[in-house]
Amino acid sequence: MDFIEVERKWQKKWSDTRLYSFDKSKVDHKKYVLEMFSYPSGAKLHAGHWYNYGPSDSYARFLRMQGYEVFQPMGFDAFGLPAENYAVKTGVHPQDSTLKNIDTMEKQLRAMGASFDWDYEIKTCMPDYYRWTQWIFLQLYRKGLAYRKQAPVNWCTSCNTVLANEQVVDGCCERCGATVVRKNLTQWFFKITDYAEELLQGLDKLDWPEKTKAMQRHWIGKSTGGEIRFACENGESFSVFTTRADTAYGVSYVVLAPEHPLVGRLVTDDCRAAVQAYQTECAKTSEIERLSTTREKTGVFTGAYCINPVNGKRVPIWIGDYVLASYGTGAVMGVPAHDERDYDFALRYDLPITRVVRAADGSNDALPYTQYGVLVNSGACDGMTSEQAKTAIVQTLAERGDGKATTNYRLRDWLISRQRYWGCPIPIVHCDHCGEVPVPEDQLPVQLPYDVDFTPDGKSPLLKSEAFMQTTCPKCGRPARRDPDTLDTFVCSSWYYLRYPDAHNDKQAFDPQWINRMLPVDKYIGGAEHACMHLLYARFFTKALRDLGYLDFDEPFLSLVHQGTILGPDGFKMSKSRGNVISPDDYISKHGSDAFRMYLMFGFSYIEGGPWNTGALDSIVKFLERVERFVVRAVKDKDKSGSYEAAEKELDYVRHSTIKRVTEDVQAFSFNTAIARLMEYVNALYQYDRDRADAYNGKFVYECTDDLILLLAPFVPHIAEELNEIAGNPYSVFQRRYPTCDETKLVKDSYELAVQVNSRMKAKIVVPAQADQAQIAQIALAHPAIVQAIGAQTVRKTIVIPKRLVNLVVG
RNA sequence: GCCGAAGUGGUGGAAUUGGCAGACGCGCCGGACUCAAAAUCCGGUGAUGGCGACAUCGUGCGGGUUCAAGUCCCGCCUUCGGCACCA
Repeated sequence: MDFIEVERKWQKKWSDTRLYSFDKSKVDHKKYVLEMFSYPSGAKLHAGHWYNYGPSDSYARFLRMQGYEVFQPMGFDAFGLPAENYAVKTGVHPQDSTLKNIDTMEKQLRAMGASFDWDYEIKTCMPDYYRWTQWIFLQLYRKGLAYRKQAPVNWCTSCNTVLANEQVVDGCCERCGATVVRKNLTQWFFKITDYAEELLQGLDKLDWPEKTKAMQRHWIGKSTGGEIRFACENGESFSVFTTRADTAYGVSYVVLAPEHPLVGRLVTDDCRAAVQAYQTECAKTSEIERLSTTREKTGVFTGAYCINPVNGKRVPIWIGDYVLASYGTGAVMGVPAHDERDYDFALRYDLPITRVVRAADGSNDALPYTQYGVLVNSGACDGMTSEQAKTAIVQTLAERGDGKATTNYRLRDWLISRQRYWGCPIPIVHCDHCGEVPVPEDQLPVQLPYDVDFTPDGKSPLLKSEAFMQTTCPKCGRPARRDPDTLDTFVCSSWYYLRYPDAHNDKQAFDPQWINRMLPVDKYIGGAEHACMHLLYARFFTKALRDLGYLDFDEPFLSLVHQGTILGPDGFKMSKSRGNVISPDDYISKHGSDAFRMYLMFGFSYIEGGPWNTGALDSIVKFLERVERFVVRAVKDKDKSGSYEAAEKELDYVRHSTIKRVTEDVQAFSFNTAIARLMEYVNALYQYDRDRADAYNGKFVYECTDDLILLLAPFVPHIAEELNEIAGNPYSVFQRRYPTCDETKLVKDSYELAVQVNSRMKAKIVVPAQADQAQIAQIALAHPAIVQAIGAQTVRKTIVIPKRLVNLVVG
């Protein structure tokens, strides 16, 4: 069989007969199978794309053959920084390079033979898509979930431009090497923190990898504790957040973040110079650097003092860069006796250390002692346990207005504005008279202008396009300016799964009634690197749109699978700079996409991935040819009328156990073992053929072979379609049903089990299926090898595990 | 630094969750077919010792629990991911 030719033949037929076109009338039996869409970065598909799309397409085909109406769309996440960088370097407009890349990738995806329904294709950079991205932004804006505030960005002092984290290398600009500082800009945010608790709770009921759920939980980072208010001597006050209110009597200083608004007003004249120098230094330090554990904790004294509300003690106010303005209240209380960081800080700056907790059981409680225990040196709270004191102290403070019990989340609001060109424009107009005015929905989309100078020079590229910027205020009609920023591309990818089923709707982002029937996604497949960002943002969008009345479900992706990563042959991530990138093209043009896909499924554990190894590809080609030979032979000998019941029964057993195990394995995305089972089945067919040359039952073998074709179809779609034709079946194999296991064929009247003596393997016995434990033991004891192994010793204990083994403990 | 995952023959990887370690492949060795080679088909293949039946060892290292440990517990080592002092 010419695999290449066969591919061409069936791809044409599939396309001509619209085989994979989704039938909307069967929505009640739908399965929405979604692979994370691609970023059109390079011109060609790499091994990773194949690894994502090939096996998951096999999964979709499997569901299709089980009778589900499968919805499997494809599209492109087309806005983003790489295209813009490429443009800056080469002068090719991002739109041109992106559309060209999409074109190539689309062709390749079609050539893969995946059963995507291209009628629902999405490109996020096209106005018919981003119009609705803007619409969603406006819905969130109306609900108060989009707002502006000052936030720091990475700023290159030489290029005068904002840098993404990935463009900052060792605190310097990757382009010019100049120092990067943090600078405040007014930025748009989505208030994802409003949903922190629900995002956390919702994880419990999702069929997602535990690892991913754990990562999201950690990212959301809920901690319960209290806020304690410290009054300053200048009359102002600030609060700290703590999970250890029980240690409040041990406070010997407080530390504010260097950016804390109070610092300027608190600092005394003699400390001002040192504080300002420290603040300047901090602005140069990236957040990642600041948070490095290997750095020594530093700080400076502000000269000011405040009062610890629990005991009235006067404590010094410091600033330190290990305190982050963005977490909690931007201020912490320093309890060196019971916190390691505080302990280090106190030692370094010679601050007092007061113990207020002892181990309850008198065990070693050397300082810093960070466990819970029993309070000492804590006034009225002495003798309480940490747990009791936490509540008691917060409560007492709350009654006096000096504190409250609170829950704090690590999760921060989502910064969505980018000072970039290649993104979705923000549909807001800034009017001198009316302020922020949303663009009316009937004026969407706000088109991204093509002709824009996007060389980085300190301004948002759109700011330089007067044609874009100049507009009139939708409210008062006076001249006004558009928002010059674009949206983070994660915004575009946070709702694409909602657009797919209604991809060509030009009246709405989606028809809610229809979407509520199509969603949630039944199986979502993509890389683990999106565990926290994309997957959390998409969940947030779903919940927000639900609260806006558009959706009637809470979670977008019921079940999630992460595929592993295919590494280079050297075991490292494939990268151009390392020169270990494997291009699938050569393999595919030689052996075809089916063999390549099956190799990817067989040679790796799908969820693990691993380094590329070529050898196994040839073995898959050999296997497929072996299958073909058998099918041709079985068709030819269809009418041979021999019969040998025992051999047929045995083959039937293998046949049905294969059906059962392949089905289970595919459902678990364990493709490598599924294919191993198929190989075993083929081996069994050959063995039958060999042993039964004299009594060959042509009809029976033909039926077994037909099942083989069906079983193989999801893995090698083109070849199976051809074999289906060779076997004389009507088109298409994908309109036939996947075989189901007949459990009665799996009933055996006897089975083999292992016999151990003192846990060492000594013999194998065959026992009747209905034998009880005593009978099994009896058969085991009668076996000559067992008799010999036991010898004169006494059997002290007999362990019988039906279907597994017998262990005789002797001595 | 913390969290998570992993570590199994020459090699990719299996192992129903505590029950015959190495399924299925690759590679290698041998046989059949062939004038020959390729292809194909068949058989063998963890290590050590032994002519042999067999014995001993063996899932990163060291301990432990158990009739039984790749799997569970304790302590390490290495690799890969993720997170960044979270008050």
